[in-house]
Amino acid sequence: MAEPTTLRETVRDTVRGAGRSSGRGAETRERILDAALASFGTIGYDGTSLDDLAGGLGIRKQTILYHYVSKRGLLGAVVDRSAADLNVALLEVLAGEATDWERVEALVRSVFRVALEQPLLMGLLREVSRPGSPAAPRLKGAMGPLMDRAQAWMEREMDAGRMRRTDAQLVLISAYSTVVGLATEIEVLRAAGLEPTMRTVATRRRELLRFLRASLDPLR
Amino acid sequence: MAEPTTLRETVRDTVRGAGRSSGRGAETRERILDAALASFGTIGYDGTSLDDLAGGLGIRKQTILYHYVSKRGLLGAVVDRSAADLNVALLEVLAGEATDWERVEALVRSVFRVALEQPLLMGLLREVSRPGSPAAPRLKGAMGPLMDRAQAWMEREMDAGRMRRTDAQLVLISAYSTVVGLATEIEVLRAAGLEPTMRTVATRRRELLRFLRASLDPLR
DNA sequence: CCCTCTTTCTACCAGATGGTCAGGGGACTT
DNA sequence: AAGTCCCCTGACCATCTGGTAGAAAGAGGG
Repeated sequence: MAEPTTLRETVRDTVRGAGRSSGRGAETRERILDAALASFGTIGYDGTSLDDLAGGLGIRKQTILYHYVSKRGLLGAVVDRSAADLNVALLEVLAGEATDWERVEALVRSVFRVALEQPLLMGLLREVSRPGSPAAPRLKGAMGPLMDRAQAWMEREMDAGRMRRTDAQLVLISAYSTVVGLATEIEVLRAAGLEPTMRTVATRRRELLRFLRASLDPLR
Repeated sequence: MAEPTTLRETVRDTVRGAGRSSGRGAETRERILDAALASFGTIGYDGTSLDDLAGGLGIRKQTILYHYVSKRGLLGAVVDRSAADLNVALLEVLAGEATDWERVEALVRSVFRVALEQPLLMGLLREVSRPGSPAAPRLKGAMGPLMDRAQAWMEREMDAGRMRRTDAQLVLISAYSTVVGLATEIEVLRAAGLEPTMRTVATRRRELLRFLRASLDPLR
């Protein structure tokens, strides 16, 4: 894996992805991805039928298979694009000027913003980060580099004494699962008859930040 | 719904459940439930095939259907038994002598103990507390009464000034999703190549207790 | 010995699913 | 106008799905 030279380059590469993106069918491909994300993220991969998916889009199942070869291929494409969305959000923060603790806080806020704007994406993450999921390795491939970078950055900060020394990977995974858990929480709230409000999300965010501060801030 | 007279009675009722439990087929029924719990909790309801399930047990699919009528019926039975397990663990604490904050802490420890001993159960919870899950109402029916009781107790404590006044239901759901999120976290850890240790679980528990203390303890 | 109840099996089915194959039609090039 | 490429579709298929019908094999009681 060649390390990208600048953050901007990484953003561009991530945004484009590997698929052909020009041509008349590009819009169809995007619509398929949108619907697939919604379906995978709610009723799950196994619960999604290509026929239903196509029916909802007013196209035939064969069109989906033409663009994405197989159902697995479609899942892979959805995961890739979603991971790219997250990458963009995070890399924007990393390219910003915030430093030290401010940067951590900015990252958390950025992720929560994505979670609020695209709740479906959280559903997909939950679906994919599951024991038997066929896309688990794919997700690892798409998000892994960013995680590695974050971990490396944290360890550099620790070396410089600007962060308390702990297990960076453990903290990252903890934060990750908190965010994904948010999707579950919102669903449970809805099942309990409560319409989820900004308040629950804000509470979770505050809680996560408190945890991170307790783990990382050298002054406390 | 008739309110049970004593806690002990509730425990007994919950443990037994509604199914016939004597007879030669009882062992088979239990084995089926065990395997179904494992399968539903990992690869999910839709991902589970009755043929595979039976194959793993060395029996025919029709035997499963004989005992549990339909796939849905099987899921219902699994959810019921799992909820009963949780109920037993929690009611034991509620029948104990701990009071006030000690009781909250005992409850949390009890749930985490169950989560550690039966990780599959957490997987099932995650699977079931999902938007399209066919067993969501069932889970609500099985766990709802306990949640209501917990909520009522908390509100009584608040009235008596032994607990800080907050939205009891919100706190409960928050705690619930933290525990369920633990299942996700453990899986992600495993995917990242780290064998989950006691430490991660302990961290989560400490974190949850801190959150609860901040929300509920009137002295802080 | 027969009768009944329980448990498990074999045989079978209708429907749905993911996927293949060949073809049609539009747009752009030469 | 012919060729070529991209996009989409209808027809078809092998396989797997949950579920039904009926019978065999015991066990136990009369």
